[in-house]
Amino acid sequence: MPEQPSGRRERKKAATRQKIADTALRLFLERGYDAVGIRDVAAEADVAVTTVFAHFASKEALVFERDADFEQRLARAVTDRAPGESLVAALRREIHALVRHCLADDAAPAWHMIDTSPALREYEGAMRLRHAEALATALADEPGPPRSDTVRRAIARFVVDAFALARDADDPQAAVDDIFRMIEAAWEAADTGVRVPLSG
Amino acid sequence: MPEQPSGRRERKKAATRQKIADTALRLFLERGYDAVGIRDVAAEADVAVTTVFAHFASKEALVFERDADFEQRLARAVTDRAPGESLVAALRREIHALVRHCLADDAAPAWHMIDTSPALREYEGAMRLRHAEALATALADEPGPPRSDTVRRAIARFVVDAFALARDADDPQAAVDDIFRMIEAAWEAADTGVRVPLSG
DNA sequence: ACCGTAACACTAACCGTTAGTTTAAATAAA
DNA sequence: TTTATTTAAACTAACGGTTAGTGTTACGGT
Repeated sequence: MPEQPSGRRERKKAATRQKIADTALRLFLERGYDAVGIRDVAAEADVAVTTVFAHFASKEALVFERDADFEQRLARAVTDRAPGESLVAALRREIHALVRHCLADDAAPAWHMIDTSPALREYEGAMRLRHAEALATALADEPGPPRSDTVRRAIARFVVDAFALARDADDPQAAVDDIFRMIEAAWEAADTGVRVPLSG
Repeated sequence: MPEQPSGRRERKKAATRQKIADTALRLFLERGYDAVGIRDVAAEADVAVTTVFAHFASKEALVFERDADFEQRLARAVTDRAPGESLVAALRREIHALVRHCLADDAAPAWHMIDTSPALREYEGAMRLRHAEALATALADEPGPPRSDTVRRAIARFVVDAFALARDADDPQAAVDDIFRMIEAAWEAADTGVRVPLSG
């Protein structure tokens, strides 16, 4: 049981993983996602095909290596927000930041690739659903009137929807504001006239 | 150019398609989705593997054969509603009906299979996104204050989210009502204080 | 120095999916 | 009817992502 995981093994493993991810992204951007096979990636990174899948669950996962913290960022935007800030405001701020981040010049080519590949879009959608579930869980610890599980999961979905739609919009930042105006109204409406769930 | 496509060819083709779909669903329910290969389906239906893919775009599509009208039902709920009925009310009624439909005794086993298979859940998610886009398009012809493309697509997503979440909830019908209370508020909030898009 | 184990290589396959080609039946044209 | 055109479907072979099985090596704790 390595208390301090600072061994040579871990470093080599991390290096291998990094090399695979970098090589994959480079090849994908150079030749196109569909034109590059896993066997190509493995050969170029000088590892075995099985090693690629030892580090990444699927070909698509290679693309989203860099945005692995999306889920944590959403949850922390809720839990670590300033005392005065409202829940919805904190989420809007975070979505603004995330949209800005993936529209930055260095990330833009990768996102263009994602947008033009059906396989990657589908994978991203499934990813966002998982993120929404994590956000819904984080919402459970919120103060205020108790909200049902359904309401929390709905709000969480709306938030990730906002991210997806804003990326497509002509004016992404304005789109975030438009959608969050709706989310705020939805969040407030969830309070009024709701029966609290019978059990719990 | 056959004006009346009532030839023997079309009938045989439809019969083959039906036989494949029926056989596939039966095998999937009997042995489990992952335990049945396309080659099994083809053999049992007494057709070639290529014939299966001539009728269905993917293995997952075999499962959703019966719910192919989901997209049209959403769009028609909007366009064909009674003159007095509000947009949101019409959508809520349709989602209620759709949830009830897929919770009926004969459809329940298939939906349980979908819920327990990651591949099928992912496919369904991508499907619903397409349906949301279609609904957003149908929303463009609505009377009332002009709403931006972003607002329409957001509402459309919220609606299909309602369907997905209600299916998971303990009390599906109540969940639909809870979420639509939020959607209604969101829809109304989209009017207030919005700048109309600059072009158009 | 020793041994357990984690990381990786290699082979060979499985499965969904597609391309290319061919057969045969239904329909249209002669 | 006979011929020609169309088209559903068969067959063969492969491609590409993914996994199982099996070693081999090098690190790390003792």
